[in-house]
Amino acid sequence: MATSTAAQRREQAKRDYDAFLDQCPTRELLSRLTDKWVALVIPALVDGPQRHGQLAQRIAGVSQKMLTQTLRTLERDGLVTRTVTASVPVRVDYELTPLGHELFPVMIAIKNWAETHMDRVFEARTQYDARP
Amino acid sequence: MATSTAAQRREQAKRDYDAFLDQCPTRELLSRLTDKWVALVIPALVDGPQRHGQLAQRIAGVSQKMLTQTLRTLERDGLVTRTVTASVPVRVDYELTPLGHELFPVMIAIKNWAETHMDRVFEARTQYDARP
DNA sequence: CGGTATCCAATGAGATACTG
DNA sequence: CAGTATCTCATTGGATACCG
Repeated sequence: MATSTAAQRREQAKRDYDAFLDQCPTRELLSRLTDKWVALVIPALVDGPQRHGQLAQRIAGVSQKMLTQTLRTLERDGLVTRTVTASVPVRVDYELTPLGHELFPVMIAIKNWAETHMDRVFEARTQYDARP
Repeated sequence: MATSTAAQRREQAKRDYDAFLDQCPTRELLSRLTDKWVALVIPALVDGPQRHGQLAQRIAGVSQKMLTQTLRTLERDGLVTRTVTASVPVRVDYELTPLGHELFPVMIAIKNWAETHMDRVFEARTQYDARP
């Protein structure tokens, strides 16, 4: 029998799941992907493994709690690996998995879109707020 | 003097704004773009104007309040237009602006990613939860 | 250094009822 | 039909202090 290819399975998945539907599990995944810090954490990891402290510096303003929490969720979802090196003090590295690398283009796109179109959004807001 | 092209201005904007920085206004825009219903509303509008009721049907499970609230924010940000036709009962149509159409590819990408990779995320979660 | 635990303020978001 | 107004509850996320 013919085994389905990975591409075929992905096609199948796209038919099975539909985020427009209520109670579809992709709704929950969608809300994970749009979590506050995900669009910054994934791009921050794209150039290779990063330590917790490095990430905290790179992503200015993130609290330790939220960074850890975000990384845990990403780890559970198979997007990031967490590697502990037993030393004193302990060293922890985070790295994108292959699945995480597949998510990267989507996340960098959203980040870039915001940076690129900020001005036009500002203009629109000014006009909207100036309405009678 | 040479006027800068739109492409050049976009390049400039990408240099000026950096969502990795705290207090950068793109942080706020990023959080708007990742609001719960935006990744569903934008794709739902891509094929042309839609009435409030149509959208509510298409995006199963959204409350009227959240739909209106999301559309208002998108309108203020210049991504959607709101057109009222005075009749009885009144008719309201929402439509993507050119800026909204520019955002569409990003939003559909995230929606598609979730639908396409749901299975792999599920597997990862199962493995993670089964750990000692 | 990295992580956990606790507490608490702010926001998000649903349900319901009412208006033009 | 579309929208507003409350009311209420759950979730988010930050600050702080403590542990390995």
